Amino acid sequence: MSSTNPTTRTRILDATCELLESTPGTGARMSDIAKRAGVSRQALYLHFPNRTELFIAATRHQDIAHGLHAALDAGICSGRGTDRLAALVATWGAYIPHIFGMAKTLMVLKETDEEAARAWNERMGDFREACSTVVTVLARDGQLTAAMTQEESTDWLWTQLSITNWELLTQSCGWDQARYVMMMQQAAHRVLTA
Amino acid sequence: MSSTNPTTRTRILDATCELLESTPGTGARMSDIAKRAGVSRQALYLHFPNRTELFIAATRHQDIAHGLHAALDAGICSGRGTDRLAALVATWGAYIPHIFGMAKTLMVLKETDEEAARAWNERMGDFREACSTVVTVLARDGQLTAAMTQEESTDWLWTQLSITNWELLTQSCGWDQARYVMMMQQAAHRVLTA
DNA sequence: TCCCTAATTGACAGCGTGTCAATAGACACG
DNA sequence: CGTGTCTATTGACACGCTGTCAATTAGGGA
Repeated sequence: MSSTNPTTRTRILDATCELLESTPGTGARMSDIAKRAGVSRQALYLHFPNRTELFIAATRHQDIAHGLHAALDAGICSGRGTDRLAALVATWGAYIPHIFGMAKTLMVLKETDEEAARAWNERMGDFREACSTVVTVLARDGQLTAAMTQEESTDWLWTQLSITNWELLTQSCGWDQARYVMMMQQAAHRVLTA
Repeated sequence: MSSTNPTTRTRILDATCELLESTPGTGARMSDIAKRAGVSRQALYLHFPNRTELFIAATRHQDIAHGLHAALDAGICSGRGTDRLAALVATWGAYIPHIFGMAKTLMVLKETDEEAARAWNERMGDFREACSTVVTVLARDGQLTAAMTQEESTDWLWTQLSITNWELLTQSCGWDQARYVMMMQQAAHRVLTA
Protein backbone atom coordinates (compact mmCIF):
# COMPACT_ATOMS: atom_id res chain seq x y z
CA MET A 1 0.00 0.00 0.00
CA SER A 2 2.61 2.54 1.08
CA SER A 3 5.16 3.13 -1.61
CA THR A 4 8.73 4.21 -0.90
CA ASN A 5 8.65 6.72 -3.72
CA PRO A 6 5.61 8.95 -3.19
CA THR A 7 5.87 10.98 -6.37
CA THR A 8 4.45 8.35 -8.72
CA ARG A 9 1.65 7.46 -6.35
CA THR A 10 0.79 11.11 -5.92
CA ARG A 11 0.90 11.72 -9.63
CA ILE A 12 -1.56 8.87 -10.12
CA LEU A 13 -3.90 10.24 -7.47
CA ASP A 14 -3.75 13.73 -8.94
CA ALA A 15 -4.43 12.39 -12.42
CA THR A 16 -7.37 10.42 -11.10
CA CYS A 17 -8.87 13.48 -9.41
CA GLU A 18 -8.39 15.66 -12.46
CA LEU A 19 -9.89 13.10 -14.78
CA LEU A 20 -12.91 12.41 -12.62
CA GLU A 21 -13.57 16.10 -12.08
CA SER A 22 -13.48 16.77 -15.78
CA THR A 23 -15.82 13.88 -16.60
CA PRO A 24 -18.12 13.35 -13.60
CA GLY A 25 -19.60 9.92 -13.12
CA THR A 26 -18.34 8.58 -16.43
CA GLY A 27 -16.55 5.32 -15.93
CA ALA A 28 -13.01 6.57 -16.36
CA ARG A 29 -10.90 3.62 -17.47
CA MET A 30 -7.66 2.53 -15.88
CA SER A 31 -5.87 3.13 -19.16
CA ASP A 32 -7.20 6.70 -19.28
CA ILE A 33 -5.87 7.43 -15.82
CA ALA A 34 -2.53 5.84 -16.63
CA LYS A 35 -2.19 7.90 -19.77
CA ARG A 36 -3.01 11.09 -17.91
CA ALA A 37 -0.51 10.28 -15.16
CA GLY A 38 2.17 9.52 -17.76
CA VAL A 39 2.57 6.00 -16.51
CA SER A 40 1.84 2.49 -17.74
CA ARG A 41 -1.51 0.93 -16.95
CA GLN A 42 0.17 -1.77 -14.94
CA ALA A 43 1.94 0.75 -12.76
CA LEU A 44 -1.45 1.60 -11.29
CA TYR A 45 -1.68 -1.94 -9.98
CA LEU A 46 1.70 -1.55 -8.30
CA HIS A 47 0.20 1.16 -6.06
CA PHE A 48 -3.44 0.18 -5.76
CA PRO A 49 -4.95 -3.30 -5.70
CA ASN A 50 -7.85 -2.41 -8.00
CA ARG A 51 -9.92 0.34 -9.55
CA THR A 52 -12.20 0.80 -6.56
CA GLU A 53 -9.35 1.20 -4.09
CA LEU A 54 -7.70 3.70 -6.37
CA PHE A 55 -10.85 5.80 -6.41
CA ILE A 56 -11.25 5.56 -2.67
CA ALA A 57 -7.65 6.64 -2.13
CA ALA A 58 -8.17 9.52 -4.55
CA THR A 59 -11.20 10.62 -2.55
CA ARG A 60 -9.21 10.77 0.67
CA HIS A 61 -6.36 12.48 -1.15
CA GLN A 62 -8.80 15.14 -2.29
CA ASP A 63 -10.45 15.63 1.09
CA ILE A 64 -7.05 16.21 2.65
CA ALA A 65 -5.95 18.55 -0.12
CA HIS A 66 -9.07 20.69 0.34
CA GLY A 67 -9.08 20.57 4.13
CA LEU A 68 -12.75 19.67 4.38
CA HIS A 69 -12.88 18.71 8.03
CA ALA A 70 -11.09 21.83 9.19
CA ALA A 71 -13.39 24.08 7.17
CA LEU A 72 -16.51 22.36 8.47
CA ASP A 73 -15.35 22.50 12.07
CA ALA A 74 -14.36 26.14 11.84
CA GLY A 75 -17.69 27.16 10.32
CA ILE A 76 -20.03 25.49 12.76
CA CYS A 77 -18.16 26.05 16.01
CA SER A 78 -19.31 29.51 16.95
CA GLY A 79 -22.47 31.60 17.07
CA ARG A 80 -26.03 30.69 17.88
CA GLY A 81 -27.84 27.77 16.29
CA THR A 82 -29.23 29.54 13.28
CA ASP A 83 -25.85 31.08 12.46
CA ARG A 84 -24.19 27.70 12.59
CA LEU A 85 -26.89 26.27 10.37
CA ALA A 86 -26.27 28.96 7.79
CA ALA A 87 -22.51 28.40 8.05
CA LEU A 88 -22.90 24.65 7.54
CA VAL A 89 -24.96 25.14 4.40
CA ALA A 90 -22.51 27.73 3.06
CA THR A 91 -19.35 25.74 3.77
CA TRP A 92 -20.65 22.44 2.50
CA GLY A 93 -22.30 24.08 -0.48
CA ALA A 94 -19.01 25.74 -1.44
CA TYR A 95 -17.17 22.44 -1.09
CA ILE A 96 -19.40 20.27 -3.25
CA PRO A 97 -18.41 21.74 -6.63
CA HIS A 98 -14.78 20.81 -5.98
CA ILE A 99 -15.50 17.17 -5.30
CA PHE A 100 -18.54 16.57 -7.43
CA GLY A 101 -16.82 14.49 -10.08
CA MET A 102 -15.21 12.12 -7.62
CA ALA A 103 -18.36 11.90 -5.55
CA LYS A 104 -20.49 11.07 -8.57
CA THR A 105 -18.11 8.33 -9.57
CA LEU A 106 -18.16 6.79 -6.13
CA MET A 107 -21.94 7.02 -6.04
CA VAL A 108 -22.22 5.07 -9.25
CA LEU A 109 -19.58 2.59 -8.17
CA LYS A 110 -21.14 1.89 -4.79
CA GLU A 111 -24.18 0.37 -6.43
CA THR A 112 -22.21 -2.61 -7.65
CA ASP A 113 -19.17 -2.60 -5.36
CA GLU A 114 -19.31 -3.45 -1.68
CA GLU A 115 -16.02 -1.78 -0.90
CA ALA A 116 -17.01 1.45 -2.58
CA ALA A 117 -20.29 1.43 -0.69
CA ARG A 118 -18.44 1.11 2.61
CA ALA A 119 -16.16 4.03 1.79
CA TRP A 120 -19.04 6.17 0.63
CA ASN A 121 -21.13 5.52 3.71
CA GLU A 122 -18.23 6.35 5.95
CA ARG A 123 -17.73 9.64 4.14
CA MET A 124 -21.40 10.49 4.36
CA GLY A 125 -21.42 9.48 8.01
CA ASP A 126 -18.76 12.08 8.70
CA PHE A 127 -20.88 14.77 7.17
CA ARG A 128 -23.92 13.58 9.07
CA GLU A 129 -21.93 14.23 12.23
CA ALA A 130 -21.65 17.86 11.27
CA CYS A 131 -25.40 18.04 10.61
CA SER A 132 -26.10 16.42 13.94
CA THR A 133 -23.88 18.91 15.75
CA VAL A 134 -25.72 21.86 14.28
CA VAL A 135 -29.12 20.38 15.09
CA THR A 136 -28.02 19.79 18.67
CA VAL A 137 -26.99 23.41 19.05
CA LEU A 138 -30.29 24.55 17.52
CA ALA A 139 -32.09 22.48 20.14
CA ARG A 140 -29.94 23.81 22.96
CA ASP A 141 -30.70 27.36 21.88
CA GLY A 142 -34.41 26.61 21.82
CA GLN A 143 -34.60 27.32 18.10
CA LEU A 144 -35.49 23.87 16.84
CA THR A 145 -39.01 23.21 15.57
CA ALA A 146 -41.23 20.97 17.66
CA ALA A 147 -42.54 19.20 14.57
CA MET A 148 -39.55 16.84 14.33
CA THR A 149 -37.31 15.02 16.74
CA GLN A 150 -33.64 15.92 16.75
CA GLU A 151 -32.83 12.76 14.85
CA GLU A 152 -35.47 13.45 12.24
CA SER A 153 -34.16 16.97 11.87
CA THR A 154 -30.67 15.62 11.33
CA ASP A 155 -31.97 13.12 8.79
CA TRP A 156 -33.79 15.82 6.90
CA LEU A 157 -30.90 18.27 6.89
CA TRP A 158 -28.45 15.60 5.84
CA THR A 159 -30.72 14.54 2.99
CA GLN A 160 -31.38 18.13 2.00
CA LEU A 161 -27.67 18.80 1.61
CA SER A 162 -26.99 15.64 -0.37
CA ILE A 163 -24.74 15.89 -3.36
CA THR A 164 -27.55 14.63 -5.57
CA ASN A 165 -29.73 17.58 -4.55
CA TRP A 166 -26.92 19.96 -5.34
CA GLU A 167 -26.60 18.30 -8.72
CA LEU A 168 -30.31 18.51 -9.48
CA LEU A 169 -30.57 22.18 -8.57
CA THR A 170 -27.34 23.46 -10.11
CA GLN A 171 -26.94 21.10 -13.08
CA SER A 172 -30.50 20.20 -14.05
CA CYS A 173 -32.26 23.39 -12.92
CA GLY A 174 -29.40 25.75 -13.70
CA TRP A 175 -29.20 27.49 -10.34
CA ASP A 176 -25.92 29.26 -9.73
CA GLN A 177 -23.89 28.58 -6.64
CA ALA A 178 -25.02 31.69 -4.73
CA ARG A 179 -28.67 30.99 -5.32
CA TYR A 180 -28.25 27.37 -4.28
CA VAL A 181 -26.68 28.39 -0.97
CA MET A 182 -29.23 31.09 -0.27
CA MET A 183 -32.24 28.95 -1.04
CA MET A 184 -30.92 26.07 0.95
CA GLN A 185 -30.27 28.29 3.94
CA GLN A 186 -33.78 29.63 3.64
CA ALA A 187 -35.38 26.22 3.30
CA ALA A 188 -33.40 24.77 6.18
CA HIS A 189 -34.32 27.72 8.34
CA ARG A 190 -38.01 27.40 7.54
CA VAL A 191 -38.21 23.68 8.07
CA LEU A 192 -35.95 23.27 11.08
CA THR A 193 -36.51 26.34 13.24
CA ALA A 194 -39.57 27.18 15.31
CA MET B 1 -39.52 -3.60 -32.35
CA SER B 2 -43.13 -4.79 -32.35
CA SER B 3 -43.42 -8.53 -32.18
CA THR B 4 -46.31 -10.50 -33.60
CA ASN B 5 -46.51 -12.70 -30.53
CA PRO B 6 -46.81 -10.45 -27.50
CA THR B 7 -46.63 -13.12 -24.81
CA THR B 8 -42.87 -13.66 -24.96
CA ARG B 9 -42.15 -9.96 -25.06
CA THR B 10 -44.43 -9.37 -22.11
CA ARG B 11 -42.88 -12.22 -20.18
CA ILE B 12 -39.44 -10.66 -20.72
CA LEU B 13 -40.64 -7.26 -19.55
CA ASP B 14 -42.29 -8.74 -16.48
CA ALA B 15 -39.17 -10.71 -15.64
CA THR B 16 -37.05 -7.58 -16.03
CA CYS B 17 -39.30 -5.61 -13.70
CA GLU B 18 -39.37 -8.35 -11.09
CA LEU B 19 -35.63 -8.80 -11.18
CA LEU B 20 -34.82 -5.11 -10.98
CA GLU B 21 -37.28 -4.59 -8.15
CA SER B 22 -35.78 -7.43 -6.15
CA THR B 23 -32.20 -6.19 -6.66
CA PRO B 24 -32.32 -2.41 -7.05
CA GLY B 25 -29.51 -0.76 -8.94
CA THR B 26 -27.45 -3.90 -9.24
CA GLY B 27 -26.40 -4.47 -12.79
CA ALA B 28 -28.79 -7.29 -13.63
CA ARG B 29 -27.25 -9.27 -16.45
CA MET B 30 -28.98 -10.20 -19.65
CA SER B 31 -28.52 -13.90 -18.82
CA ASP B 32 -30.21 -13.38 -15.44
CA ILE B 33 -33.23 -11.80 -17.07
CA ALA B 34 -33.38 -14.53 -19.70
CA LYS B 35 -33.25 -17.24 -17.06
CA ARG B 36 -36.02 -15.57 -15.07
CA ALA B 37 -38.19 -15.20 -18.16
CA GLY B 38 -37.62 -18.84 -19.09
CA VAL B 39 -36.11 -17.91 -22.41
CA SER B 40 -32.70 -17.99 -24.05
CA ARG B 41 -30.40 -15.03 -23.71
CA GLN B 42 -30.49 -14.46 -27.45
CA ALA B 43 -34.29 -14.29 -27.44
CA LEU B 44 -33.95 -10.99 -25.60
CA TYR B 45 -32.17 -9.56 -28.62
CA LEU B 46 -35.03 -10.65 -30.87
CA HIS B 47 -37.32 -8.26 -29.00
CA PHE B 48 -35.00 -5.47 -27.86
CA PRO B 49 -31.93 -4.10 -29.61
CA ASN B 50 -29.85 -3.89 -26.44
CA ARG B 51 -29.81 -3.86 -22.66
CA THR B 52 -30.60 -0.18 -22.33
CA GLU B 53 -33.62 -0.34 -24.61
CA LEU B 54 -34.91 -3.34 -22.73
CA PHE B 55 -34.74 -1.42 -19.47
CA ILE B 56 -36.40 1.62 -20.98
CA ALA B 57 -39.21 -0.52 -22.38
CA ALA B 58 -39.59 -2.18 -18.98
CA THR B 59 -39.92 1.23 -17.36
CA ARG B 60 -42.74 2.22 -19.68
CA HIS B 61 -44.35 -1.18 -19.20
CA GLN B 62 -44.31 -0.58 -15.46
CA ASP B 63 -45.65 2.98 -15.61
CA ILE B 64 -48.56 1.78 -17.68
CA ALA B 65 -49.21 -1.19 -15.40
CA HIS B 66 -49.34 1.07 -12.35
CA GLY B 67 -51.30 3.88 -14.00
CA LEU B 68 -49.00 6.63 -12.79
CA HIS B 69 -50.24 9.47 -14.96
CA ALA B 70 -53.88 8.84 -14.10
CA ALA B 71 -53.14 8.73 -10.38
CA LEU B 72 -51.12 11.94 -10.50
CA ASP B 73 -53.74 13.78 -12.53
CA ALA B 74 -56.59 12.64 -10.29
CA GLY B 75 -54.78 13.72 -7.13
CA ILE B 76 -53.79 17.19 -8.11
CA CYS B 77 -56.86 18.30 -10.05
CA SER B 78 -59.12 19.46 -7.28
CA GLY B 79 -59.00 21.50 -4.10
CA ARG B 80 -57.07 24.59 -3.19
CA GLY B 81 -53.34 24.89 -3.69
CA THR B 82 -52.21 23.48 -0.38
CA ASP B 83 -54.52 20.47 -0.74
CA ARG B 84 -53.14 19.72 -4.15
CA LEU B 85 -49.61 20.01 -2.84
CA ALA B 86 -50.35 17.48 -0.12
CA ALA B 87 -51.99 15.18 -2.66
CA LEU B 88 -48.99 15.38 -4.98
CA VAL B 89 -46.60 14.41 -2.22
CA ALA B 90 -48.85 11.57 -1.08
CA THR B 91 -49.48 10.13 -4.52
CA TRP B 92 -45.90 10.34 -5.73
CA GLY B 93 -44.59 9.11 -2.39
CA ALA B 94 -46.83 6.07 -2.56
CA TYR B 95 -45.71 5.37 -6.11
CA ILE B 96 -41.96 5.46 -5.58
CA PRO B 97 -41.61 2.20 -3.65
CA HIS B 98 -43.16 0.30 -6.56
CA ILE B 99 -40.71 1.58 -9.11
CA PHE B 100 -37.62 2.16 -7.02
CA GLY B 101 -35.65 -0.80 -8.37
CA MET B 102 -36.19 0.13 -12.00
CA ALA B 103 -35.58 3.79 -11.32
CA LYS B 104 -32.33 3.10 -9.52
CA THR B 105 -31.12 0.98 -12.38
CA LEU B 106 -31.91 3.67 -14.91
CA MET B 107 -30.24 6.28 -12.74
CA VAL B 108 -27.02 4.29 -12.68
CA LEU B 109 -27.26 3.50 -16.37
CA LYS B 110 -27.84 7.09 -17.43
CA GLU B 111 -24.39 8.08 -16.22
CA THR B 112 -22.71 6.09 -18.95
CA ASP B 113 -25.47 5.71 -21.53
CA GLU B 114 -26.81 8.58 -23.60
CA GLU B 115 -30.00 6.77 -24.51
CA ALA B 116 -30.78 5.95 -20.90
CA ALA B 117 -30.16 9.56 -19.94
CA ARG B 118 -32.65 10.73 -22.54
CA ALA B 119 -35.33 8.34 -21.31
CA TRP B 120 -34.71 9.26 -17.68
CA ASN B 121 -34.87 12.99 -18.33
CA GLU B 122 -38.11 12.58 -20.22
CA ARG B 123 -39.59 10.63 -17.33
CA MET B 124 -38.45 13.23 -14.81
CA GLY B 125 -39.73 16.00 -17.06
CA ASP B 126 -43.20 14.48 -16.89
CA PHE B 127 -43.13 14.57 -13.12
CA ARG B 128 -41.84 18.12 -13.16
CA GLU B 129 -44.97 19.03 -15.08
CA ALA B 130 -47.05 17.84 -12.17
CA CYS B 131 -44.94 19.88 -9.73
CA SER B 132 -45.28 22.92 -11.92
CA THR B 133 -49.05 22.55 -12.07
CA VAL B 134 -49.33 22.46 -8.30
CA VAL B 135 -47.07 25.49 -7.89
CA THR B 136 -49.15 27.42 -10.40
CA VAL B 137 -52.32 26.69 -8.47
CA LEU B 138 -50.61 27.71 -5.22
CA ALA B 139 -49.71 31.01 -6.84
CA ARG B 140 -53.22 31.52 -8.19
CA ASP B 141 -54.67 30.94 -4.74
CA GLY B 142 -52.23 33.46 -3.28
CA GLN B 143 -50.64 30.81 -1.09
CA LEU B 144 -47.17 30.79 -2.62
CA THR B 145 -44.27 32.29 -0.68
CA ALA B 146 -42.79 35.51 -1.98
CA ALA B 147 -39.25 34.28 -1.29
CA MET B 148 -39.05 32.27 -4.51
CA THR B 149 -40.23 32.66 -8.06
CA GLN B 150 -42.70 30.13 -9.42
CA GLU B 151 -39.95 28.45 -11.36
CA GLU B 152 -37.67 28.25 -8.35
CA SER B 153 -40.50 26.81 -6.31
CA THR B 154 -41.06 24.17 -8.94
CA ASP B 155 -37.35 23.39 -9.04
CA TRP B 156 -37.23 23.00 -5.29
CA LEU B 157 -40.33 20.85 -5.05
CA TRP B 158 -39.19 18.63 -7.89
CA THR B 159 -35.79 18.17 -6.25
CA GLN B 160 -37.36 17.59 -2.87
CA LEU B 161 -39.46 14.74 -4.21
CA SER B 162 -36.58 13.10 -6.05
CA ILE B 163 -36.27 9.35 -5.85
CA THR B 164 -32.81 9.75 -4.34
CA ASN B 165 -34.27 11.73 -1.44
CA TRP B 166 -36.86 9.04 -0.88
CA GLU B 167 -34.07 6.49 -0.86
CA LEU B 168 -31.94 8.44 1.61
CA LEU B 169 -34.79 8.96 4.04
CA THR B 170 -36.43 5.55 3.89
CA GLN B 171 -33.45 3.31 3.18
CA SER B 172 -30.54 5.08 4.85
CA CYS B 173 -32.40 6.82 7.67
CA GLY B 174 -35.03 4.12 8.18
CA TRP B 175 -38.10 6.31 7.93
CA ASP B 176 -41.28 4.39 7.21
CA GLN B 177 -43.51 5.34 4.32
CA ALA B 178 -46.07 7.23 6.42
CA ARG B 179 -43.46 9.34 8.12
CA TYR B 180 -41.80 10.11 4.81
CA VAL B 181 -45.04 11.38 3.33
CA MET B 182 -45.98 13.39 6.40
CA MET B 183 -42.59 15.05 6.78
CA MET B 184 -42.38 15.86 3.12
CA GLN B 185 -45.83 17.41 3.16
CA GLN B 186 -44.81 19.45 6.15
CA ALA B 187 -41.51 20.58 4.67
CA ALA B 188 -43.07 21.46 1.33
CA HIS B 189 -45.78 23.43 3.09
CA ARG B 190 -43.30 25.37 5.19
CA VAL B 191 -40.96 26.20 2.35
CA LEU B 192 -43.44 26.92 -0.40
CA THR B 193 -46.39 28.62 1.22
CA ALA B 194 -46.51 32.13 2.62
C1' DT C 1 -46.34 -30.51 -48.11
C1' DC C 2 -44.16 -26.12 -48.11
C1' DC C 3 -43.21 -21.85 -46.03
C1' DC C 4 -42.79 -18.50 -42.53
C1' DT C 5 -41.86 -17.09 -37.97
C1' DA C 6 -40.15 -17.51 -33.25
C1' DA C 7 -36.96 -19.52 -30.66
C1' DT C 8 -32.72 -22.32 -29.52
C1' DT C 9 -27.83 -23.56 -29.64
C1' DG C 10 -23.12 -22.65 -30.06
C1' DA C 11 -19.60 -19.86 -31.50
C1' DC C 12 -17.21 -15.57 -31.70
C1' DA C 13 -15.49 -10.48 -31.56
C1' DG C 14 -14.89 -6.51 -28.61
C1' DC C 15 -13.85 -4.24 -24.45
C1' DG C 16 -12.38 -3.54 -19.77
C1' DT C 17 -10.35 -5.51 -15.44
C1' DG C 18 -6.95 -7.89 -13.18
C1' DT C 19 -2.77 -11.21 -13.30
C1' DC C 20 1.73 -12.84 -14.68
C1' DA C 21 6.43 -13.31 -16.46
C1' DA C 22 10.28 -11.25 -18.55
C1' DT C 23 12.93 -7.25 -18.86
C1' DA C 24 15.15 -2.58 -18.24
C1' DG C 25 16.98 1.32 -15.55
C1' DA C 26 18.41 3.56 -11.20
C1' DC C 27 20.68 3.34 -7.04
C1' DA C 28 22.97 1.72 -2.87
C1' DC C 29 26.36 -1.33 -0.92
C1' DG C 30 30.45 -4.07 -0.41
C1' DC D 1 33.25 -2.89 -10.50
C1' DG D 2 29.74 -6.22 -9.82
C1' DT D 3 25.54 -7.47 -7.25
C1' DG D 4 21.09 -7.14 -5.36
C1' DT D 5 16.90 -4.50 -4.90
C1' DC D 6 13.25 -1.51 -6.02
C1' DT D 7 10.37 0.67 -9.53
C1' DA D 8 8.45 0.68 -13.75
C1' DT D 9 7.62 -1.13 -18.59
C1' DT D 10 6.11 -4.38 -22.10
C1' DG D 11 3.41 -7.90 -23.85
C1' DA D 12 0.56 -11.61 -23.19
C1' DC D 13 -3.40 -13.77 -21.23
C1' DA D 14 -7.85 -15.33 -18.53
C1' DC D 15 -12.29 -13.82 -17.28
C1' DG D 16 -16.93 -11.81 -17.54
C1' DC D 17 -20.41 -9.46 -20.00
C1' DT D 18 -22.48 -7.40 -24.26
C1' DG D 19 -23.81 -7.85 -28.80
C1' DT D 20 -23.64 -10.45 -33.39
C1' DC D 21 -23.98 -14.36 -36.52
C1' DA D 22 -25.01 -18.80 -38.65
C1' DA D 23 -27.14 -23.12 -38.41
C1' DT D 24 -30.91 -25.63 -36.65
C1' DT D 25 -35.49 -26.90 -34.63
C1' DA D 26 -40.58 -26.56 -33.64
C1' DG D 27 -45.22 -24.99 -34.75
C1' DG D 28 -48.94 -23.07 -37.47
C1' DG D 29 -51.25 -21.70 -41.73
C1' DA D 30 -52.11 -21.81 -46.80
